[in-house]
Parts: sequence; C-alpha cells; structure tokens
Amino acid sequence: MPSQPDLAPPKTIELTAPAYVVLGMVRLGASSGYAVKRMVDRSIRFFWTISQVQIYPSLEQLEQAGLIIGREDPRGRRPRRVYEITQAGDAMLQRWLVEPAPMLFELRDIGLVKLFFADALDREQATELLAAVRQRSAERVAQLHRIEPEAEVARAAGNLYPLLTLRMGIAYHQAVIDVCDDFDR
Amino acid sequence: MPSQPDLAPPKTIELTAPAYVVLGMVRLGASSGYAVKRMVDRSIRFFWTISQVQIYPSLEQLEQAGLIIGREDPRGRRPRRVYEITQAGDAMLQRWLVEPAPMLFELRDIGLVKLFFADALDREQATELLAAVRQRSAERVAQLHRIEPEAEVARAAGNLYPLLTLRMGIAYHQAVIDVCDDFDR
DNA sequence: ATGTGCATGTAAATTGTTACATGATTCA
DNA sequence: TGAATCATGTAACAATTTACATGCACAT
Repeated sequence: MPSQPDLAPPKTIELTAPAYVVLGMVRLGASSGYAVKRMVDRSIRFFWTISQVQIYPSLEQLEQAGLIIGREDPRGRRPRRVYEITQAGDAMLQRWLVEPAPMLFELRDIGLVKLFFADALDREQATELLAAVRQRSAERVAQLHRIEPEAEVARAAGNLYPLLTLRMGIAYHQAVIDVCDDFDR
Repeated sequence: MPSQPDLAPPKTIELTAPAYVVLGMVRLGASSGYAVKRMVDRSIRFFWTISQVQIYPSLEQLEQAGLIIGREDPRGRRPRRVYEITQAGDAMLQRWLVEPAPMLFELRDIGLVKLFFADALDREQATELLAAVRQRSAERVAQLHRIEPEAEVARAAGNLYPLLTLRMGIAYHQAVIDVCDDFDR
C-alpha cells in the first residue's frame, strides 16, 4: 500500500516542555536562538530556565514539525537563522496551554532546606541564617522590580500575562520576607 | 615519612546537597533509608525532593566519612540498617548551615509558564487557565495545612523551624491565589 | 488471604549543565 | 583597538528519575 504523502505535520508529535517554551518565545517575537535565550532570561527566568544548548535542537525539531518556519538572515558575514511561528504552531501552543494535564511544580531551594534544619544551630546563628534567607528574597524582589518596565512594554503591546507572572514572582518573595519578619516577632 | 593514621575523618570531604539533606534528616531521627525518604516527603517536599535511589548511597558516603554511624537492626527476618548522627556529623551540618555560600533557588513551574503565554488564548480560555493555576495552589495550601500537625509535634519537641518553612510554603501559594484574585478584579 | 507498609536494591534512560570553541559586529 | 554583545556549535559530564525487582511484617 502507498505511504501517505508527507505534506501535513503529524498530529501526534509530542513536544517536551522546553520545546513549548521555545515555541512560545518565538511567538512573542524572539527570532533567533540567541534571542530566545535572552528573552527567557529576561522574563520567565524566575520560574523557568533553559540552557543555550537545548534551544537550537528545539528550534530544529519545531521547524521539522512545521510549527515554526525559519530562513537564513545573516548579519553581514555572521550567520543567523531567524524563525516565525506558523498557524500550526499557534494552534499547537494553544492546545498545550489548555490541555488538562497536571502542571509540574518543582521548587529546589537550599535556603529553605537550611532553614528547616536551623534548630541544629544556636539561637544567634539561626537568626543570622534567617536574615540571609530574608535578604536573598529582598534582592530578588528588587531584581524583579527592575524588569517590570519590560513587562509593562509587553502589556502595552497587548500581552497582559507577562506582568501577571512577574507580580507572582514578586509576591512569592515578599511572602518569604513577611514570614521572616513575623517569625522574628 | 609515615602516613597519618586514619583515625579522624578528613576535613576536606565535599558533600552534595542531597547528602546534607540525608544527614539533617538522620539528625532529626530518621533512622533508616526508608524513614529518611518518608520524612522528606512529609516535611520538606514543598521545596526539596529526593528519590529513594539517591538515599542509600548517601548514607554509605556519610558513614564512611564518620558523620553518621550505622548498625544492623533487622525487624524479624527483614534486614534493616539504622543510623545515628555522630558529633562530627553534627559539626559538619552546622558548618554547612552557616557557610556563606550562595543558596541555590530553582523553581520550575509549568503553570506559570503557561500563564505567561496566556495572551495566545482568547479571553475565556485564558481565564480558565488562570483558574486552573489558582486551584492548584489552593489544593497545595490545603495539603500543607494537613501536615501542620506534624510540624507542631516537631515544635513541641524543640524544633521550631519546620513550622516556619511550612508557613512559607503556605504563604507562597496563598500569594499566588491572591494575585490571581486581584487580576480577576 | 490479602493488601498496605516497611526496606533495600539494580539498570537504564532522561535531562540538563559546564566547559570549551569559534568568530563576527557594534559601540565607546 | 578593545570590550561587550551577537550567534551558533560540540563534547563531556553530572544529576536525577523511572522502571523494575524482591521479600518480610502486620493488621483486617
């Protein structure tokens, strides 16, 4: 029997989370792999990271699946490949956003681990540790406030949700600070 | 020249974070590998996880370094090895708790990633996604409240900090809920 | 007698990071 | 002319998870 012609992307491809992240960033205008990395670091860095090494294979995979389309666009003699999302890509992203699968949540925080064990210290040292954890969150809050202007720009361009997730990052670390202060009496 | 007698544990051994977690849990009374796993799942699960596979090699490593001491203590015909922390282990744990090294903080949250991209959806679907993220946090809050009695027991036994970190978990997810509600007007 | 919890272990696979390498462009 | 940024790539390594495997003890 004749094999089906390879015109449409298969509907059954499974993408990993990092690939969806790359897809979403391309949709928001990150054209090159380098730009994707930069945008991740300046937006969702608080709750997702991705290393440069993972990005380029993801872009290839997405292009082969017809979810993004790329073309060479060198800057002078420096090679560069730029991408745009396709209709299929947009549909795929939306499907992922609404699918009812459980959403992974994974926190790894040495600061809280140390605090959990702080009864092993004398009172003075424990208080210092608490202060260190508090300070770390205070720095994070400041850092997140610093990127707020970028989220405002996104809002002005019609993207409301980047600002929302930024607010959540700030709220999280503020909550840590509040609990620290509360514990101190 | 004669080599130094191998009486004291070397001062230079480097432990990984999971090994310190195991050490801390043994200090709090988790005697077997199985008990360590259970205690982790019932206490610091919100900000640190460890798989059973990592625990047994950690215990061996800690024992070889003289930080814990183990003995066979079978239950009937079922073999079991139980551990206690040593003075050296206690000192090592304290040193780790106060060392000024930067404390890793790593959050991976698909829920927030999806929310970040939610402008790709129409308003109705985006609102549903927001509700899903909110609900997830509400469930977490409930779950964390459920283990509060255990933290209270720890407090009664002189360990104040487990309750503090539990409160932080609750505060974090409550912050997410508050920001969701605020965004909804 | 049967299911749940206790207790440990191995092998394979996945996933992600670090380090290194290269070179062009842009701006001060 | 030198530093920062743009842009992509490879190789080796480290960390962690999933799946599988085994068997006793205890309570219903």
